[in-house]
Amino acid sequence: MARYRVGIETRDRILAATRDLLAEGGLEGVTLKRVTTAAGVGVGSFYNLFDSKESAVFEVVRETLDAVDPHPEAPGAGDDRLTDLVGAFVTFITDSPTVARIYLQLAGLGLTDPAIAARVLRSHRLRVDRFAAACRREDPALDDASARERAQAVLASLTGYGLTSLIDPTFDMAAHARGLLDRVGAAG
Amino acid sequence: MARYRVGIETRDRILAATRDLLAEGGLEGVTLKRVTTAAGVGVGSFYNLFDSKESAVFEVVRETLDAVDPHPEAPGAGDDRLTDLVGAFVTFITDSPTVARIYLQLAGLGLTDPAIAARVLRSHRLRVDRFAAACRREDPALDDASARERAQAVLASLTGYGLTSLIDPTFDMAAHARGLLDRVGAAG
DNA sequence: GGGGAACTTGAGTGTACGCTCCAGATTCAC
DNA sequence: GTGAATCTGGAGCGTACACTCAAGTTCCCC
Repeated sequence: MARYRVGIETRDRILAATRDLLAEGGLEGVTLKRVTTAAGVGVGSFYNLFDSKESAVFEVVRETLDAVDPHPEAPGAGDDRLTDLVGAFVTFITDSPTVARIYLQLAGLGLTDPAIAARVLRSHRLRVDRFAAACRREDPALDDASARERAQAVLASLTGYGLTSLIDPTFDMAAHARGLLDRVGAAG
Repeated sequence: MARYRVGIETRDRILAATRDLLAEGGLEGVTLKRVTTAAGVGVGSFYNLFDSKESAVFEVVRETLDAVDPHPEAPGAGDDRLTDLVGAFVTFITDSPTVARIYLQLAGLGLTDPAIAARVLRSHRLRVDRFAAACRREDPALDDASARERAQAVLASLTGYGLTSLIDPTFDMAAHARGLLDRVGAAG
C-alpha cells in the first residue's frame, strides 16, 4: 500500500498512535478520529494506507505478539535457557507496560474474536515449543511430553503473573518468577 | 428499582441476557438492542429497571466476581484447605465456562476501566487473604508475609492456567493445578 | 522537469449506538 | 374495586462512529 517514503512514515505514525490508544483504553479506546488526530493525519490518508480500522489494530497485534519472543531469528534451533526465556518474558512485561498491556488484553480479546484467538493460539504454541526445548536442554532426562507439560505450566503461570502484576501493583513479578523457576527446577 | 414481581423477573431475564452476551462477545458484544431482544423486553422496560447499560454490565461483573469465591459466608474464619480452594477455582473455570470467560476477560477490561479495575482488585485481595489463611493453616510454621506471597503465587498461576485453558483447548487445567499444588507443597 | 502514481485532506454519508419520552397496560396495597 | 405506583413498548432523538469521495498536493522514476 505504501510505496513512497512519506507513506511509510505516515503508516508508522498511525501504527504508533494505534498502539498507544490500544494500550491506554483497549479496543474501545481506538477510534478513527483519535488515531488520526494522534498521528496528525487526515482520515483519507488513513484509508489510503489501511483497508480498515481493524487492519491497523491487527497489525499492532501482530507486532505485539512478535515482541513477546526475544530474537525470533532462529526458529527451531535456539540455545536459550529456561531462565533466559522467563527473564525475557518478565522484562517484556515490566519494561514495556504499553505493549504488555496489549499483549495481556489479547488473551481477553481472543476469547471473543476468532481471528485474534487464532493468532494468539499460534503464537502461544510456538512459545510452548521454545520453552519445552529449553526444558529438555536443561534436563535431558525429560521425555518430550513431560517437557511440553512443564513448559505449558511455566508459561501459563507467567501469563498469570503478568496479568496479576497489571491488576495489583504490589505484585512483584520478578520475585515470583524467580520462585517459579526454583520450584520447577526443584521438581525436575 | 424493581418493586413488583414482574419487574424482578424482567430484571433477571435482562441480567441473564447480558451475561450471555458478555461471555459470547465481550463488552463489545453487549448492545442495548441485543440485550433487550435476547431478554424479550422493550427498551423502556430496560431503563425502568437499570440506570444505564453500564449498570447492567456492572451488576453482572459483581455477580461474576462473587461466583469465583465459593460460600463467602464466613469472611475471615474459613476452614477450607488450599486443595479445596484450588479445586473450587478449577471447577469454577471448567464447569461454568460462561461466567469464567467473563471473569477472565475482566482482568483485561479492568486494565482499561478504572471502576472495574477497582472491583477486580478488591475481589483479588480478598481471595489472596483467603488463600493465605489456608496456607498458614496447612503450614503453621509459615509467617504471614510468606503465606501471602505463596497465596499470591498460587492464585496468579491459577489465573494464568484458566486463561490458557480458554486459549488452548489442549491445556489440561485440572492436571496442571494438581502439579501446582504438589510443587507448592514440596517447597513448603 | 514532465507526468503518473502515490499521498493528503476534510466535508459528507449512512448506520448503529445509548438513551428519552410517553401513552397505555399491569400490579397490588388498601 | 380503586387508584397510585410500577411496568411496558417502541417511535424518535442526538451523537459518534467507520468509511467514502473528489479535488488538490507531493513524490520520484525517467
